Amino acid sequence: MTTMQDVATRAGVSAKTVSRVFNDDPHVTEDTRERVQSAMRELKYVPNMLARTFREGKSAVIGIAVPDVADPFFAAVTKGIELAAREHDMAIVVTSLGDNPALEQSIIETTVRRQIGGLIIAPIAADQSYLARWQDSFPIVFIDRIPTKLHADYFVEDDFGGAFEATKHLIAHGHRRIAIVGDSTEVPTTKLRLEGYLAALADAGLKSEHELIALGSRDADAAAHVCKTLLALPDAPTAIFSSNARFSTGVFPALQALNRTDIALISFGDFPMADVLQPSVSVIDQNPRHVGRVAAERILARIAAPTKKFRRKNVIPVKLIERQSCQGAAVSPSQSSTTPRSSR
Amino acid sequence: MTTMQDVATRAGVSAKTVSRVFNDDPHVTEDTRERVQSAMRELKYVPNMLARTFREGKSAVIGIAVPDVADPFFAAVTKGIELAAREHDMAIVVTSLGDNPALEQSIIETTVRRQIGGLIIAPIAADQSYLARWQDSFPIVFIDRIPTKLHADYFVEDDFGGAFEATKHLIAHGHRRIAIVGDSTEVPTTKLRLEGYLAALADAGLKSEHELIALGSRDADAAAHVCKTLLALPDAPTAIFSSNARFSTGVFPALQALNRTDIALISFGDFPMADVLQPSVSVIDQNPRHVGRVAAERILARIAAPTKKFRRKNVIPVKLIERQSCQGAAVSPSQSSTTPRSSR
DNA sequence: GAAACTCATGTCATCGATGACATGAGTTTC
DNA sequence: GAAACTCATGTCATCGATGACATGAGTTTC
Repeated sequence: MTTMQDVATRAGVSAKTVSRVFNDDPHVTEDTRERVQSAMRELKYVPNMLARTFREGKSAVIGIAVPDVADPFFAAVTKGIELAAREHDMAIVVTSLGDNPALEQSIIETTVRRQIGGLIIAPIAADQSYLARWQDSFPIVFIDRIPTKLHADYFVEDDFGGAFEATKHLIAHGHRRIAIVGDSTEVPTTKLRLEGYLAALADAGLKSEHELIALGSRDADAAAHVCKTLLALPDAPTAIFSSNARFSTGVFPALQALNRTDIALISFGDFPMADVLQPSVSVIDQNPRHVGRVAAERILARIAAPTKKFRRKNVIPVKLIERQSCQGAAVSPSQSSTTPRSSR
Repeated sequence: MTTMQDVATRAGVSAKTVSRVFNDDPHVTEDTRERVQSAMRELKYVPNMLARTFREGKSAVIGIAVPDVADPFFAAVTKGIELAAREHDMAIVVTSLGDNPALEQSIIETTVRRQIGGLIIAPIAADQSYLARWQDSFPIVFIDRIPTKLHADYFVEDDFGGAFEATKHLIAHGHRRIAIVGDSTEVPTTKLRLEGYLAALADAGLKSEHELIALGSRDADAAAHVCKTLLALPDAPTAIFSSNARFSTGVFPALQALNRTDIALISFGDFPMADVLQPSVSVIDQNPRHVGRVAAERILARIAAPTKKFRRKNVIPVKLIERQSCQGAAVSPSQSSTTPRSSR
């Protein structure tokens, strides 16, 4: 690999002059500049960014830690971060945390050891105090869930408000027995979404029923199974609020397999092809790309102005996208079967 | 940030001894070792990986360059790479190339300047000769498309064979007018998939028809539009072979919007919820996670044994996943409307 | 003409960890 | 007892680029 010293030798100057030319320092004559540039071209010189970062003590990499890089939501977040980072000539280092909270710290420490310029994290554990030691070194921004035991920037979507709206939407369509399906309430986002659900019920003068609160699933398959249990109840729900898109991709197929697409469904979080399913699924859209962008912009802003004050706690509004899956419970199955349909 | 020298001062030894302790060098007494470890704990010492990488001249980062990190296929590939890399304590730097071939080189050069230990690339341009200069520095592995004007490792799926099988599948289901929808044939994968399609037609004694070869779309919306044009033909196709999952996510909604889910569809590449659509979509599955893993393993193998010989050209078999979308053309629309169906 | 200033170039220490080698004490071999 | 060996520890150069500062030639100011 060619170094500045190699270029310097060929151009008959010092390595420092090569550095000056490369970095557009004005203290170089035109003659010297051209001689050095010519040598760079001949040797196809490319700077060693590692040496540069090491010397400058500033890193041009943003670390991203999310539960799963392949999850559509987080893939979109990552894209949003990448685009913002690129505008500032920064790269992204990405890592998946998995779903075992006990591993969060060790995985994160593997990432931060690589001298990142900032960290964007969607946490999975209940305690982020281990990150306190790094806060002097680089900005840290939380997404998806707020930090626990750590004072840091965050951008989270309106879990409570979105769940409230989703449940109100179902109620407005005539549903009175509404189940909620999703993660354990130990997951902070699920807890807030449950609260929004309960608040909407209360607001409508409806009582919450214990057996309709079907939380605690770990994955899409478990959520599918929970659906089957719910629909087997003597007084089964007519509607399901799925508290997470990941579970929705289990709930929907389960309803379909049971030939129960008459059950209304609304998903917290959009997912691929939700608009093409039959019925197309109404969702509370989180706009993950935007989440990624604002998180990255905060990192960049803190790097650019270390002492400036920024609002730390940011709740991003979510948006109801109404599709077909929440039609009123008042419409009976036999009535809708007369609707013209193209055949398979 | 605490350095080894800080630890050394506290433990009353040299920085070199701290390094020995940290790296489990046996040439340290137990007494010294414990003294140093104690100092490390007290100072919460974390090594500067940048310094280490710089000194060692070996990087613990694999660069990944794909068209779009948010594309489900490439998100899954990335996951496969990440998991393999992590087993060797390597991180991943990820970048999206976009869809403008003219930008490939400059984007890649931004990535390789960061001293990566290897590069895995799904190229978008027609010429990768610009990467030749890097091949002495780190291993390069191509995925999805083979390299052009560069001799390098690649792992690509069986484009020809998969397309052949998809088209044969449609023919076996009675289809005689089969359209192919997708990218331009300037895209190498599309060219091979077209060849597979044409070979299957020829094998069945069918002539290919110019107006059924509907290639040249740039995105899902364009593919959707092409579908509409195809179905407006006097002698419209009864089946569509979508040459790319990305386009399938445009083709399917278009067919649905036209109430033409009677048109058979098979997609080269699976996509989220394809199995839950109505009709569920038959696909040629590429197993992206596996692609990512084998690519990463090649990088790791070349790092571990630089002079060892490995097969450079690797074509990964693909697999037909048969779902509902390719039912026979012999079943007339009016006949299948009597099939019992649950109502929306 | 001397002092002050400007400009272009170069020297050298630095970033933090580690490889190459030196060093001295203690032990073993002859 | 001298030479060879082993072990534990330390010194110092190195990785490649750049900040801090020095230096000398030329120009400007008084």
